Amino acid sequence: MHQFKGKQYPCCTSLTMGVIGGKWKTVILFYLIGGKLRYNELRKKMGTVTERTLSLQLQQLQEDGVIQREVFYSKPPLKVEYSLTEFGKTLIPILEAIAQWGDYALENHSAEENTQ
Amino acid sequence: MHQFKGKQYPCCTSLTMGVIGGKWKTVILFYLIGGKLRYNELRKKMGTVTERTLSLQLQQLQEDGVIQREVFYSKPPLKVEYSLTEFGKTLIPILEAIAQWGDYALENHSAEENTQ
DNA sequence: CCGGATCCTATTTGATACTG
DNA sequence: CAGTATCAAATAGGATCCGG
Repeated sequence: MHQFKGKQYPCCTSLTMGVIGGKWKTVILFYLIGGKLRYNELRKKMGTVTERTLSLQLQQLQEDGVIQREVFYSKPPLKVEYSLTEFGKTLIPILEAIAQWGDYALENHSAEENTQ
Repeated sequence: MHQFKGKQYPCCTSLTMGVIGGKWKTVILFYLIGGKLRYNELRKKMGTVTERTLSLQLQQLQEDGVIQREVFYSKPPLKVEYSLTEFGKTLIPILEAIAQWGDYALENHSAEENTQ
């Protein structure tokens, strides 16, 4: 049994999944590989996500220390940018492997029926 | 929007997560890298998982074609073995990366407080 | 030994409206 | 622009018992 950021995990794989699991976290992280993004930029890229859900997932990613939030108070149109932390960048190989496997599965096994 | 095995995914990363996501799937898959395992062998290795949950996750992994189930009817003590399919074996690099990152996070960032 | 069936709880996600 | 609040729905996961 392992502990990370106050949560318990039965296995080192589930620890990682606790950080990147959930419906949207890998999607957010994958977009952030390309650099900083604002809240609304993320939202538009992600299409069907709701404000609340995006907000929650961003908070959790911050709590686990893989993304950071920068606020620019310059002028009334508030500006907030999200980006990977150095720690978060160590996830990039995994994220890319996950994206590649998704593509691979689509190309090679999408049409198969469950007939085995 | 992508489709795989009858389910919809907004991104190729979420497709992969749909297959390996959930609290126990990576744990199951990770143990199966080492070879075939019986239901009870898995259960013992996994400690806190309940019968129902293990059963469900195994079914879902089968439906997605990444593991296979072999039944040996030889004698009343039923014997069922689970193992990775060829398709499932393409997940091994991801699973090992996930396990390694979990270890890495434990060693390097476990003690940190959320004080950023 | 291997799970299916049933019931229940907890967590996650979504819809919608509203605010500094 | 970048969220938060509130409510409801969906999903995941657990406890327990039972049967082939």
